[in-house]
Amino acid sequence: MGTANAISADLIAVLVAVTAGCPRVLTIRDGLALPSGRFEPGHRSLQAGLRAWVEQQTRHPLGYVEQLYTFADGERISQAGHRAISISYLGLTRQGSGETCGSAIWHDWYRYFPWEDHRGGRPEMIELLLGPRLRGWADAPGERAARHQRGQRIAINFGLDGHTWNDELVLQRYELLYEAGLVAAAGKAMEADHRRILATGIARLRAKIRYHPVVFELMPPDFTLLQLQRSVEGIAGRLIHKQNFRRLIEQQALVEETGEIATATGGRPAKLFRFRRQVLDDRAVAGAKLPVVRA
Amino acid sequence: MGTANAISADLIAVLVAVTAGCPRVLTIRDGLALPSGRFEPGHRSLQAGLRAWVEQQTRHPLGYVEQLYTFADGERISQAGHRAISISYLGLTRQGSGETCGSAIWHDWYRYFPWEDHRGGRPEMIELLLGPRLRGWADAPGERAARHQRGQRIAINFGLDGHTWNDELVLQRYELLYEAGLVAAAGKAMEADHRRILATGIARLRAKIRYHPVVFELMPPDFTLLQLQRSVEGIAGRLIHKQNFRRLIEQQALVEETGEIATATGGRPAKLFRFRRQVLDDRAVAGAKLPVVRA
DNA sequence: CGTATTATACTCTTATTGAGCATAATAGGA
DNA sequence: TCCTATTATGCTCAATAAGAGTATAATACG
Repeated sequence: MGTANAISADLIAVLVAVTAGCPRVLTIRDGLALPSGRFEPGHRSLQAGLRAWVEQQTRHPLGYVEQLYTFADGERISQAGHRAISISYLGLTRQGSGETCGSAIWHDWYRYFPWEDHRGGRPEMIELLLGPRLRGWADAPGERAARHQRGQRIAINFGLDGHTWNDELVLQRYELLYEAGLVAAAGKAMEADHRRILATGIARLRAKIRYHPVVFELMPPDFTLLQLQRSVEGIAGRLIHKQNFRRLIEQQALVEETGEIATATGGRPAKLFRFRRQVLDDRAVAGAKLPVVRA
Repeated sequence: MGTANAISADLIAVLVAVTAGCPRVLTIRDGLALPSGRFEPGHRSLQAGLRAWVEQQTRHPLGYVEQLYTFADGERISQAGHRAISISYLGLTRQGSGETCGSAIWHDWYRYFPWEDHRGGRPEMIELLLGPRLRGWADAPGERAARHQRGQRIAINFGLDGHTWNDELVLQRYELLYEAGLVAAAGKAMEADHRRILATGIARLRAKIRYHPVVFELMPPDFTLLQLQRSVEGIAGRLIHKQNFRRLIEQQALVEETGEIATATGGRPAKLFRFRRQVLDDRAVAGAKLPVVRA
């Protein structure tokens, strides 16, 4: 156990908040990196280490923290000598009043993945920019089988040729673009593997909101059902049928009325609701799914 | 970056195989520990490190590897000085002919979690042993609210008081028994956190077989539908309606007939099937769910 | 008072899923 | 040979969940 075996561990956070239906991620260095800090022997645990420095970046407590993935550098970037392990986390918080301390800035996550936002229909950039260049990449190999396989992957991941768009394949799409050498062609860049880690976080959150009531970690205490819906839509990157959304929320008793009415935002005033924290006990980790269509 | 900051990383494997519908896990030291090895700078990646020593334990290739969880020791066991990080993996393999090299032994995983096997109905030990002792633990606190909360947790996790059994709550149940000081009361023990890691692996696998065709990593090349069903049942720890199982497998085109017939095992001979490897391309990571009831 | 906008209540159709019945094909004994 | 046990396989039915649309209620604003 000399220094030859010595390694270090970095904690990297994908910290998410949603403002007015817009999902944001906390970044540093002008949006080029995710906040991260070294794990030190003084930290009680990995999560404690993460929380320790996250509180230096934002005043809000992390409502929910979940581990994403651990990897050693050199899995992509070969490097001599000292090895570093990166442990990434997904954290959910409310973007309240006092934040953006120092150089930390909240960025719309679709700035990094513009092709992931289908709320206004399929983004044009898929047909106009990515599609053609992906097809070029798919036609490159000499063997017919390899070409076909690439074509298939593209169709499935990007919902082409009769396939439907699957909003959970964020990471797979990023990997595909990476292999095709296209990640620089669209969306804002990040240092090292950070953009890939962000993709992992988005994918995880999109998958999670379907069967676990985590959206509420991102909501203010009181909210209307439309605000809730907009948050889910922002995360999923697609629109939801309003009436069905309400049906599901209500029949699962995820929320209760506060008794108050929202000051109208342009139409009939809406009832205000709050999350029934008890459901976290009730269903334990299981159940409690949100809509977000399936096919 | 003196030695003060130095940490080490261990790779721990939950290596699973299924024989005749019986799920097994590879263990060392007489079933007391999961195989694990130190991550070394020479390893190309964490997974490469894992594969490197797993091949010293079993001749079979890992068909499927998935990261489980990373934690620092001291999250449970406080320790002075040098810190170690543990990165655990779930690996699936086929238990073929040449294995159990050295001290490695395959053990039925229900030996460690006997309350998890509901294939023959709810295990008696829940009513007779765990139930009463859990209730004793639930009645201990002074405050009424705490007692109620504990009672709720027990009911939900163990499917009592009208709640249905949820086979995915393996880890939650283990944690509950741990808090109640009952893990020594039932099931075989393991060193350090290994039993908890195993619980994590079982939970992950049970969740995964529902929407991802990973069972096939555990099957021989050719198999009957009943053999496949028995494997799923073994993993899930519960029985499945046979006809519905076949319906789902077939309508999803997960398998294709080999054209051969199994030498009868007691009744009408069954067709042999093989996994359609192409579905792994087709659906990418998504879709392809197995049954295993829900409520 | 009409229009735009959002809220909320129902209805209808289609899949999916849990459960069961019925029949087919084999082995083994009476 | 026939009866029984056992597994395979095909099909129906009812209950639920999910996608999609229609209709009506409240508000603000001109």
